[in-house]
Amino acid sequence: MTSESSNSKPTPSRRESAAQDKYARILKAALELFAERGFHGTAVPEVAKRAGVGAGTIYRYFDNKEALVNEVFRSSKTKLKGYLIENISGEGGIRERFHHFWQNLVRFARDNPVDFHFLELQDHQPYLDAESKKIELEVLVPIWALCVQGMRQGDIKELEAESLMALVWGAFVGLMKAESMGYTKATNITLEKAEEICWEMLASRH
Amino acid sequence: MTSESSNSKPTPSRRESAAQDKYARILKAALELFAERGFHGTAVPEVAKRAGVGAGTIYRYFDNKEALVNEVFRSSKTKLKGYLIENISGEGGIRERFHHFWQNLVRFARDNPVDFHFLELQDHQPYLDAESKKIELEVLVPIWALCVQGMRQGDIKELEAESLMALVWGAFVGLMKAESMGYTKATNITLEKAEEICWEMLASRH
DNA sequence: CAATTCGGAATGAATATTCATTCAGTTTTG
DNA sequence: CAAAACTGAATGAATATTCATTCCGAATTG
Repeated sequence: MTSESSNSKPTPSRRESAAQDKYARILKAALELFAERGFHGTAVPEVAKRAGVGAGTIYRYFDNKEALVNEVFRSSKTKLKGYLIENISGEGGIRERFHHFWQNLVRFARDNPVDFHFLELQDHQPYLDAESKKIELEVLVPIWALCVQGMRQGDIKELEAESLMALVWGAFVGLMKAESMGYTKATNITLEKAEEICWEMLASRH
Repeated sequence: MTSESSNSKPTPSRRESAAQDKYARILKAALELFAERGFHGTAVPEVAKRAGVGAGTIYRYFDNKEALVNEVFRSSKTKLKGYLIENISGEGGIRERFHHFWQNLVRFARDNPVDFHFLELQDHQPYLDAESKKIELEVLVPIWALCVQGMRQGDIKELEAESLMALVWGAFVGLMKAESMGYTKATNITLEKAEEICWEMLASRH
């Protein structure tokens, strides 16, 4: 599409980095507003205003509003994917790997509350393009692998991996949502207990 | 739904029951569209069209679009509340009561998939009025009571009731969402296993 | 009972507003 | 100074809401 940057030229150049910056500011402003008011509830000129650019500038970087939201979505999902991949290597026992997974998830939600909110509290389906859907799946792969391996070793319950993942992920999201709605406070202690509780959802009884 | 007379008021009248019907049709159409495209993604005239009434008619029954969505929200939450209250009386063991709760939740989601989708897959906060928020809380009360009583008896883990509820509810929602996204199929078997798994989230270890 | 009148529910075209997108003019860059 | 980037007012399409008019059933009349 529109944006360039990492071309053949070895010159970053003031202009290019200013452009980089503008692109990032637009993306950030869009993320914040989409997270807060949803896709349809957010006006493009509002995004421009928050990003500190003219409305027209947005269209230099993104084809249209839908392309913008897809870029925001991919950016957040990719960030999430980065967190979830850490320390997930096949090494160590299943319980330990689950611990890493949980930690990563908590860390992502803590470090990027707006991204987390955006990703979880909306129905994205209607505007996601093919590439966005692809990334969506990629995020799930490592978790799925963990479930499947755990099952093979007999450490994890015999239930569709997809369902188990949905239960654990849903539980975490539920907790975070309850916090953002002011029903409860997700303290470190709470999250640690929640980890143990969620692990027990997966763990096969011995 | 057709019958009239039988009444208290001197004038039941064909006209009034037609109005009743229209109100219900508008509410139903609004629910369907809001569930599918969200509040901001739905145009009022579309609602009118689906309900088979003129656009102006909607404003005879609702002050504005926001009042309409609040009415839809209350209608769905009240329906949910009705399901969740069944068989929840303090009688019976905690596990049995949890079983009823789970069954009720499953039944609600099965009988009213659109309401369920509307209630869970949107961020309502921005437009909910005081009365809607009140109903939101009322729905949680019986579940909360179950958690608290279970804790007192030592059958349920010692963790903030609000957090436990959030975990269980979130897990269920996660499963349903995974199904609606085509990741898994929530068969009866899956749901039974999920019940047991979720119960174990609550149950204190012996 | 048929004919006539009447109230207000229902309508949907018209209005006012909002919003995505464009573009003519301005600023910045190299 | 030419080219590119940027701007925000202008545009037109979409949308929430209104309102002058129609329409329907029921009350009244003879």
